[in-house]
Amino acid sequence: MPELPEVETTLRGLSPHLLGARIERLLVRERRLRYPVSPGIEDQVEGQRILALERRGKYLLLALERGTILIHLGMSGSLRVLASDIPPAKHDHLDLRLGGGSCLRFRDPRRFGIFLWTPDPPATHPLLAHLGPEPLGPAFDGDYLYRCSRGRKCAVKTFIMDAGVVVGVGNIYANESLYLAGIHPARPCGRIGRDRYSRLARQIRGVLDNAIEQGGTTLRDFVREDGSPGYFALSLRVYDRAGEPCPGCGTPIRQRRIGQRSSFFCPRCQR
DNA sequence: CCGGACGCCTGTCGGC
DNA sequence: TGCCGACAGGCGTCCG
Repeated sequence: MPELPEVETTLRGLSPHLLGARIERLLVRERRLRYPVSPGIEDQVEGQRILALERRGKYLLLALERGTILIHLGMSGSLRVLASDIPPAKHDHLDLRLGGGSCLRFRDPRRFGIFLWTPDPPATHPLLAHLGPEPLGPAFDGDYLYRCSRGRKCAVKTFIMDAGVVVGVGNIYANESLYLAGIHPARPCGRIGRDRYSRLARQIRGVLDNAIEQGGTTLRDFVREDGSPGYFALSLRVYDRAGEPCPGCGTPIRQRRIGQRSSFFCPRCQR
Protein backbone atom coordinates (compact mmCIF):
# COMPACT_ATOMS: atom_id res chain seq x y z
CA MET A 1 0.00 0.00 0.00
CA PRO A 2 1.84 2.93 1.26
CA GLU A 3 4.95 3.87 -0.61
CA LEU A 4 7.46 6.47 0.44
CA PRO A 5 5.18 9.52 0.08
CA GLU A 6 2.44 7.92 2.16
CA VAL A 7 4.92 7.06 4.91
CA GLU A 8 6.40 10.56 4.78
CA THR A 9 2.91 12.09 4.92
CA THR A 10 2.12 9.92 7.93
CA LEU A 11 5.37 10.91 9.63
CA ARG A 12 4.75 14.62 9.13
CA GLY A 13 1.22 14.33 10.39
CA LEU A 14 2.23 12.33 13.46
CA SER A 15 5.24 14.38 14.49
CA PRO A 16 3.46 17.22 16.30
CA HIS A 17 1.41 14.71 18.28
CA LEU A 18 4.21 12.32 19.17
CA LEU A 19 7.39 14.31 19.59
CA GLY A 20 8.34 14.52 23.25
CA ALA A 21 5.31 12.51 24.34
CA ARG A 22 5.69 9.88 27.02
CA ILE A 23 4.37 6.38 26.38
CA GLU A 24 2.00 5.36 29.14
CA ARG A 25 1.20 1.95 27.80
CA LEU A 26 1.26 -0.17 24.68
CA LEU A 27 -1.81 -2.30 24.10
CA VAL A 28 -1.42 -5.14 21.60
CA ARG A 29 -4.64 -6.81 20.48
CA GLU A 30 -3.21 -8.83 17.61
CA ARG A 31 0.41 -9.97 17.51
CA ARG A 32 0.24 -11.78 14.17
CA LEU A 33 1.58 -9.25 11.69
CA ARG A 34 4.21 -9.82 8.97
CA TYR A 35 6.44 -10.81 11.85
CA PRO A 36 5.03 -11.36 15.33
CA VAL A 37 4.98 -8.11 17.31
CA SER A 38 8.13 -8.27 19.48
CA PRO A 39 7.49 -10.30 22.63
CA GLY A 40 7.74 -8.07 25.67
CA ILE A 41 7.62 -4.84 23.66
CA GLU A 42 4.89 -3.57 26.01
CA ASP A 43 7.26 -3.58 28.98
CA GLN A 44 10.19 -2.28 26.92
CA VAL A 45 8.51 0.91 25.72
CA GLU A 46 6.37 1.80 28.73
CA GLY A 47 7.43 5.04 30.39
CA GLN A 48 9.83 6.11 27.63
CA ARG A 49 9.62 9.39 25.80
CA ILE A 50 9.48 9.64 22.01
CA LEU A 51 12.59 11.59 21.04
CA ALA A 52 12.33 11.57 17.26
CA LEU A 53 10.36 10.29 14.28
CA GLU A 54 12.32 9.18 11.29
CA ARG A 55 11.70 7.48 7.98
CA ARG A 56 14.01 5.01 6.26
CA GLY A 57 12.52 3.97 2.93
CA LYS A 58 9.04 2.84 3.82
CA TYR A 59 9.94 2.15 7.43
CA LEU A 60 8.83 4.54 10.15
CA LEU A 61 11.11 4.75 13.17
CA LEU A 62 10.08 5.99 16.58
CA ALA A 63 13.27 6.76 18.46
CA LEU A 64 12.77 6.29 22.20
CA GLU A 65 15.21 6.82 25.04
CA ARG A 66 16.51 3.24 25.09
CA GLY A 67 15.77 1.92 21.62
CA THR A 68 13.55 2.19 18.57
CA ILE A 69 10.09 1.12 17.51
CA LEU A 70 10.27 -0.03 13.90
CA ILE A 71 7.02 0.23 11.97
CA HIS A 72 6.12 -0.76 8.42
CA LEU A 73 2.65 -0.22 7.00
CA GLY A 74 2.84 -3.16 4.59
CA MET A 75 0.06 -3.07 2.01
CA SER A 76 -2.87 -1.89 4.06
CA GLY A 77 -1.53 -0.34 7.26
CA SER A 78 -2.33 3.10 8.62
CA LEU A 79 -1.57 5.06 11.76
CA ARG A 80 -3.90 7.56 13.36
CA VAL A 81 -3.84 9.71 16.44
CA LEU A 82 -7.10 9.76 18.37
CA ALA A 83 -8.64 9.81 21.84
CA SER A 84 -7.87 6.51 23.50
CA ASP A 85 -11.43 6.08 24.72
CA ILE A 86 -12.69 5.73 21.15
CA PRO A 87 -13.38 2.01 20.82
CA PRO A 88 -11.12 0.16 18.38
CA ALA A 89 -12.57 -1.00 15.08
CA LYS A 90 -11.90 -4.28 13.33
CA HIS A 91 -8.20 -4.60 12.39
CA ASP A 92 -7.08 -1.97 14.91
CA HIS A 93 -4.24 -4.12 16.20
CA LEU A 94 -2.25 -1.81 18.49
CA ASP A 95 -2.72 1.28 20.64
CA LEU A 96 0.28 3.28 21.81
CA ARG A 97 -1.22 5.26 24.66
CA LEU A 98 0.26 8.66 25.34
CA GLY A 99 -0.35 11.18 28.09
CA GLY A 100 -3.44 13.38 27.91
CA GLY A 101 -5.79 10.61 26.81
CA SER A 102 -4.56 10.37 23.22
CA CYS A 103 -3.19 7.34 21.46
CA LEU A 104 -1.49 6.23 18.28
CA ARG A 105 -3.59 3.47 16.73
CA PHE A 106 -2.24 1.00 14.17
CA ARG A 107 -4.73 -0.52 11.76
CA ASP A 108 -3.79 -3.15 9.22
CA PRO A 109 -6.47 -5.38 7.65
CA ARG A 110 -4.06 -7.54 5.69
CA ARG A 111 -1.50 -7.79 8.48
CA PHE A 112 1.49 -7.40 6.19
CA GLY A 113 2.70 -4.63 8.46
CA ILE A 114 5.52 -4.67 11.01
CA PHE A 115 5.73 -3.42 14.59
CA LEU A 116 9.03 -4.34 16.21
CA TRP A 117 11.24 -3.22 19.07
CA THR A 118 15.01 -2.95 18.78
CA PRO A 119 17.40 -1.69 21.46
CA ASP A 120 20.17 -1.37 18.84
CA PRO A 121 20.86 1.40 16.33
CA PRO A 122 18.09 0.86 13.76
CA ALA A 123 20.45 1.06 10.78
CA THR A 124 22.01 -2.21 11.93
CA HIS A 125 18.70 -4.04 12.12
CA PRO A 126 18.56 -6.89 9.57
CA LEU A 127 15.50 -5.39 7.88
CA LEU A 128 17.26 -2.05 7.32
CA ALA A 129 20.90 -3.02 6.97
CA HIS A 130 20.83 -3.77 3.24
CA LEU A 131 18.64 -0.95 2.01
CA GLY A 132 19.77 1.27 -0.86
CA PRO A 133 19.97 5.07 -0.73
CA GLU A 134 17.04 7.41 -0.19
CA PRO A 135 15.66 8.66 -3.53
CA LEU A 136 15.33 12.16 -2.11
CA GLY A 137 18.83 12.13 -0.64
CA PRO A 138 22.18 13.23 -2.09
CA ALA A 139 23.50 9.74 -2.95
CA PHE A 140 20.75 9.12 -5.49
CA ASP A 141 21.17 10.30 -9.06
CA GLY A 142 21.37 9.08 -12.63
CA ASP A 143 25.01 8.13 -12.33
CA TYR A 144 24.23 5.93 -9.34
CA LEU A 145 21.46 4.12 -11.23
CA TYR A 146 23.69 3.71 -14.25
CA ARG A 147 26.59 2.20 -12.30
CA CYS A 148 24.30 0.03 -10.21
CA SER A 149 22.55 -1.45 -13.22
CA ARG A 150 25.62 -2.56 -15.21
CA GLY A 151 25.59 -6.29 -15.81
CA ARG A 152 22.06 -6.73 -14.57
CA LYS A 153 19.34 -8.08 -16.79
CA CYS A 154 16.07 -7.46 -15.03
CA ALA A 155 13.44 -5.05 -16.33
CA VAL A 156 14.13 -1.45 -15.41
CA LYS A 157 10.84 -1.30 -13.52
CA THR A 158 11.84 -4.28 -11.38
CA PHE A 159 15.24 -2.64 -10.90
CA ILE A 160 13.96 0.66 -9.49
CA MET A 161 11.49 -1.20 -7.24
CA ASP A 162 14.35 -3.19 -5.68
CA ALA A 163 14.85 -1.74 -2.18
CA GLY A 164 18.51 -2.75 -2.32
CA VAL A 165 18.94 -0.37 -5.26
CA VAL A 166 16.84 2.54 -4.02
CA VAL A 167 14.22 2.58 -1.28
CA GLY A 168 10.65 3.73 -1.33
CA VAL A 169 9.74 3.35 -5.00
CA GLY A 170 6.70 1.08 -5.10
CA ASN A 171 4.50 0.03 -7.97
CA ILE A 172 2.55 3.26 -8.39
CA TYR A 173 5.51 5.62 -8.47
CA ALA A 174 7.65 3.25 -10.54
CA ASN A 175 4.99 3.29 -13.26
CA GLU A 176 4.59 7.06 -13.07
CA SER A 177 8.28 7.95 -13.14
CA LEU A 178 9.01 5.61 -16.05
CA TYR A 179 6.20 7.21 -17.98
CA LEU A 180 7.50 10.70 -17.29
CA ALA A 181 11.03 9.64 -18.24
CA GLY A 182 9.79 8.06 -21.49
CA ILE A 183 11.30 4.67 -20.67
CA HIS A 184 9.56 1.38 -21.38
CA PRO A 185 9.15 -0.52 -18.08
CA ALA A 186 10.25 -3.86 -19.55
CA ARG A 187 13.54 -2.54 -20.97
CA PRO A 188 16.52 -4.46 -19.53
CA CYS A 189 18.08 -2.16 -16.93
CA GLY A 190 21.64 -2.97 -17.95
CA ARG A 191 21.14 -1.58 -21.44
CA ILE A 192 20.00 1.91 -20.54
CA GLY A 193 22.43 4.79 -20.89
CA ARG A 194 23.58 7.51 -18.52
CA ASP A 195 21.42 10.26 -19.96
CA ARG A 196 18.24 8.27 -19.70
CA TYR A 197 19.06 7.26 -16.14
CA SER A 198 19.61 10.86 -15.17
CA ARG A 199 16.21 11.70 -16.59
CA LEU A 200 14.72 8.76 -14.69
CA ALA A 201 16.36 9.74 -11.41
CA ARG A 202 15.02 13.28 -11.80
CA GLN A 203 11.51 12.00 -12.47
CA ILE A 204 11.56 9.61 -9.53
CA ARG A 205 12.53 12.48 -7.29
CA GLY A 206 9.94 14.78 -8.84
CA VAL A 207 7.08 12.29 -8.64
CA LEU A 208 7.83 11.52 -4.99
CA ASP A 209 8.17 15.21 -4.12
CA ASN A 210 4.85 16.04 -5.76
CA ALA A 211 3.10 13.12 -4.13
CA ILE A 212 4.34 14.21 -0.70
CA GLU A 213 3.06 17.72 -1.42
CA GLN A 214 -0.37 16.26 -2.23
CA GLY A 215 -0.46 14.21 0.93
CA GLY A 216 0.19 10.87 -0.80
CA THR A 217 -1.96 8.66 -2.98
CA THR A 218 -5.26 7.26 -1.71
CA LEU A 219 -6.48 4.38 -3.87
CA ARG A 220 -8.33 2.30 -1.32
CA ASP A 221 -7.37 2.40 2.29
CA PHE A 222 -4.61 4.93 2.79
CA VAL A 223 -5.53 7.63 5.29
CA ARG A 224 -3.41 10.23 6.98
CA GLU A 225 -2.94 10.48 10.71
CA ASP A 226 -6.17 12.51 10.96
CA GLY A 227 -8.15 10.15 8.74
CA SER A 228 -8.10 12.35 5.62
CA PRO A 229 -7.07 10.96 2.22
CA GLY A 230 -4.15 11.99 0.00
CA TYR A 231 -4.84 13.63 -3.34
CA PHE A 232 -2.04 12.45 -5.59
CA ALA A 233 -4.33 9.84 -7.20
CA LEU A 234 -5.72 12.74 -9.23
CA SER A 235 -2.26 13.35 -10.68
CA LEU A 236 -1.56 9.77 -11.78
CA ARG A 237 -0.78 9.71 -15.51
CA VAL A 238 -0.80 5.97 -16.20
CA TYR A 239 -1.27 3.94 -13.02
CA ASP A 240 -4.61 2.09 -13.07
CA ARG A 241 -5.54 3.80 -16.34
CA ALA A 242 -5.43 0.89 -18.80
CA GLY A 243 -7.28 1.78 -22.01
CA GLU A 244 -7.42 5.49 -21.25
CA PRO A 245 -5.64 7.84 -23.64
CA CYS A 246 -2.03 8.72 -22.90
CA PRO A 247 -1.96 12.36 -21.71
CA GLY A 248 0.86 13.04 -24.17
CA CYS A 249 -0.18 11.36 -27.42
CA GLY A 250 -3.63 9.84 -26.94
CA THR A 251 -2.54 6.23 -27.50
CA PRO A 252 -4.43 3.90 -25.15
CA ILE A 253 -2.46 3.08 -21.99
CA ARG A 254 -1.43 -0.54 -21.93
CA GLN A 255 -1.36 -2.88 -18.94
CA ARG A 256 0.86 -5.90 -18.54
CA ARG A 257 2.57 -7.88 -15.81
CA ILE A 258 6.27 -7.28 -15.30
CA GLY A 259 7.97 -9.08 -12.44
CA GLN A 260 4.62 -10.22 -11.05
CA ARG A 261 3.38 -6.64 -10.75
CA SER A 262 0.79 -4.78 -12.78
CA SER A 263 2.49 -2.31 -15.06
CA PHE A 264 1.00 0.57 -17.00
CA PHE A 265 2.67 2.43 -19.84
CA CYS A 266 2.23 4.22 -23.13
CA PRO A 267 3.57 2.00 -25.93
CA ARG A 268 4.32 5.06 -28.04
CA CYS A 269 5.89 7.49 -25.57
CA GLN A 270 7.90 4.88 -23.66
CA ARG A 271 10.71 3.05 -25.44
C1' DC B 1 25.17 -13.03 -7.29
C1' DC B 2 20.93 -12.78 -9.89
C1' DG B 3 16.19 -13.38 -11.22
C1' DG B 4 11.71 -15.52 -10.96
C1' DA B 5 8.02 -17.68 -8.28
C1' DC B 6 5.64 -17.96 -4.05
C1' DG B 7 3.34 -16.97 0.19
C1' DC B 8 1.70 -14.20 3.85
C1' DC B 9 -3.63 -11.98 4.82
C1' DT B 10 -8.25 -9.64 4.09
C1' DG B 11 -11.24 -6.94 1.27
C1' DT B 12 -13.20 -5.65 -3.05
C1' DC B 13 -14.61 -5.96 -7.58
C1' DG B 14 -16.07 -7.99 -11.95
C1' DG B 15 -18.08 -11.81 -14.28
C1' DC B 16 -21.31 -15.36 -14.46
C1' DT C 1 -28.61 -11.46 -5.34
C1' DG C 2 -24.77 -14.67 -4.57
C1' DC C 3 -20.72 -17.07 -5.35
C1' DC C 4 -15.93 -17.46 -7.10
C1' DG C 5 -11.72 -16.18 -8.78
C1' DA C 6 -8.58 -12.54 -9.63
C1' DC C 7 -6.33 -8.92 -7.88
C1' DA C 8 -4.50 -5.23 -4.65
C1' DG C 9 0.01 -0.16 -2.86
C1' DG C 10 5.21 -4.95 0.00
C1' DC C 11 8.78 -7.82 0.73
C1' DG C 12 11.37 -11.84 2.64
C1' DT C 13 12.42 -16.49 1.32
C1' DC C 14 13.36 -20.25 -1.54
C1' DC C 15 15.01 -22.35 -5.56
C1' DG C 16 17.45 -22.91 -9.95
